[in-house]
Amino acid sequence: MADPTRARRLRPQDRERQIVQGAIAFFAEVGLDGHTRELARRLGITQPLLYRYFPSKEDLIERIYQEVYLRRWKPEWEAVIADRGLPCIERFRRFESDYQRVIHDYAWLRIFVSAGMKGYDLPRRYLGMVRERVFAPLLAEMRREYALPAPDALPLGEGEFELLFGIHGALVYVGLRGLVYGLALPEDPVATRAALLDSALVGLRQAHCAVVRRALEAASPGGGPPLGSPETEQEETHAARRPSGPHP
Amino acid sequence: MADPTRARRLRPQDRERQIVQGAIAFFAEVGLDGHTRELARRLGITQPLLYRYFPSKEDLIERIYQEVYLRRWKPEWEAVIADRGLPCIERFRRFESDYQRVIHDYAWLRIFVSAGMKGYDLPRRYLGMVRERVFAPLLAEMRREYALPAPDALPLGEGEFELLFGIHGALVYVGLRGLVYGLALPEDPVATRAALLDSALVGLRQAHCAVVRRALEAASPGGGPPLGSPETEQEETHAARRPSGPHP
DNA sequence: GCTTTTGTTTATCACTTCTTCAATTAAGGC
DNA sequence: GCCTTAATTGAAGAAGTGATAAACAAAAGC
Repeated sequence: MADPTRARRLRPQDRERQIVQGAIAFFAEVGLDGHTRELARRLGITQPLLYRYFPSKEDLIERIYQEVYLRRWKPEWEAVIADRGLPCIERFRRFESDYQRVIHDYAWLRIFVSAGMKGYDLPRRYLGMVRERVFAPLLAEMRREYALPAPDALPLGEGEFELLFGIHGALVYVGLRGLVYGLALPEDPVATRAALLDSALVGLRQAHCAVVRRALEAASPGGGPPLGSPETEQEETHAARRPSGPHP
Repeated sequence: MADPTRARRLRPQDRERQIVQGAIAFFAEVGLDGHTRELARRLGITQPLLYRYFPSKEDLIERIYQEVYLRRWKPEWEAVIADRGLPCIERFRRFESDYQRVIHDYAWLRIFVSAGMKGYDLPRRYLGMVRERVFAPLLAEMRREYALPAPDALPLGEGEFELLFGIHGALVYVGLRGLVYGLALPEDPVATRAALLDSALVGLRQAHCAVVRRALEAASPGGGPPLGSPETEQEETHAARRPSGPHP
């Protein structure tokens, strides 16, 4: 016994977990095109055994999605956004701090990217969730906190989402550089992201007000009093000054 | 004649270009694991013909690297960083404006990501180039402009690079979301990035000074006068405001 | 016209892909 | 101990992989 060439007989539940965990690590490393034979080899089992537990490779991948993405989504992320005991900036900071710690993960990032490359809609759906469940409510709260029109008066604009996605992207990029592009990771990624977040959040309120103000002016030119209590914002002058980009 | 099932006979030079361009589009779409047979089919030629022009799939991919990445690198990017006629913030803005326009490209981004996933060192080398040829000189210039110690007195720190990579990443992420993750692209990505850049650049000087100050304190605790002339900071940043277009 | 040159294809090799199914072997209940 | 149950494997199928070599066919030179 203890035939090293033969897999130990496991309870299905254990074997399944072993396969799922192994598959996560494997597909993260080689991408979702990874071959089931190689996966089986790494698990120390034969390839047909995989098909005993998952009817097809695609089913196994679907299971990975649930394990890595859906199961790791925390409802508290949505809760902290709604917490009016905190300024919006602070809510955003807390969300990103924890969210980024969750996704700063070899498997999370690489399978996400691989799925994107293969045209699977996981990344689209997942980021749609971030947008709708976190960013949209947060922008509504920011509108409120900054005395800007509510979303039902002036719908949330692309530019507002881009502000949040911009900060978000800067943080994600820390992990991408290390875990996808193969550069050296910062010594302390958490601290690196915290510093980035700090310096990005400083200008967020002002930028948000400026974006909304522009949207308002576009909607009804020349009307209304200044918004977002500009007199308390010292840097207001330049963000709004530049007449947008190369064009519309 | 005009047998639609048979490839028109081309001059080798033309055929090669056709193959390279087709391969770029093809591998961008399906990733570098794409199959040579499918590539040939899309080109309307037979698969062995590919091997007449490129000894192996890997050689073809190497050629793609040169075409998509090395050939599109602009020496002027390094030049603008050195241009002391402009404030550093403005140099950075111009670099990123143009650089991002170049890499905001289906093939550029997707092949880059695919290469990263497959563990090829193109992304590592390429971003190393950005770091050494653009970010390092820029940080040195920023040190000078902000009256901070020169890099030979205090070596450039990880945290300083992270500031630039943070802004860089926020801009790259605009393209990633659309071209890799499959979300809708912003209506005007150039304008979106310009707005992001504006709001990110506002705090850059201050953040840079803070990072360097911390590094200094870590090196020799308790010493020296405050740095970065904080009292003159605010006005100076945008004094030389963006004169016209993305570059000379 | 014919021959030479060379761009292109047909046919094929050795190997790998995902998947299936009957045979094998280990564990649990009696 | 034996018997039942089910976890695991061996063997194989149909299709697809990168790569090769010889055959074909369209231009170019004379």
